[in-house]
Amino acid sequence: MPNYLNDFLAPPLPREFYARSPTVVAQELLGQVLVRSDAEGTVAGWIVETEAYLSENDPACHASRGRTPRNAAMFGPPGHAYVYTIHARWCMNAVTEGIDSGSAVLIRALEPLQGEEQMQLRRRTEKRLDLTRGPARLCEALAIGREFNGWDLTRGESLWIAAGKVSDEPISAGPRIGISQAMDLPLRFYFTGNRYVSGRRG
DNA sequence: CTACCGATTGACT
DNA sequence: GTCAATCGGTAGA
Repeated sequence: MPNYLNDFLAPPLPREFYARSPTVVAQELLGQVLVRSDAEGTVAGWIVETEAYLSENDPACHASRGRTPRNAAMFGPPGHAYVYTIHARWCMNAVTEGIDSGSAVLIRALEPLQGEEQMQLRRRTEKRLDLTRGPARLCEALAIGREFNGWDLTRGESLWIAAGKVSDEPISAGPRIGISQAMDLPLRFYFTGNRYVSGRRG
């Protein structure tokens, strides 16, 4: 596996990166690096799976029935985090497009790059495949909770996304996982064959 | 206030 | 493969 460690010194992705359609951002986030830094050290992973949630004609999007206290971050600036709970677990998105768009990209899986010991402690398992494979698992491994809802991911503090190496990994697309509406839209993107992609078959 | 439910996960057959 | 624990958000009485 390539050595990505020096890449953490790369600046965070700029706001313009996020100020585009969620479908484009979701695909271009593949191969970037999600970084979490705190007093316990720096933990990071390579983004290998994402899902786009659209501002228009997407009943599966949390913003589709209007603004509520829960989804308010989705109507804020691009490049900020939208962190929500589902089944008593946290999941993280990056907000896309512009103010009031109500669109975002869900980070669904990472391949661990740094800080595996810290991830193991937080996840209470030593199994590498279980550390960051799934949207709630990666949030637990990176200690991402409600305090990061609305967090500016372009500041490069505590939680941000840094540029990864240019990758020519093939990308697959398919229906999003876990939704009961708009299942016909191929808005889930992942590196084909990567073992850290979520789903019951891995 | 109550009732319902979900962009999930882990345990189990 | 199946199943349910879990709990904050949301809508409605």
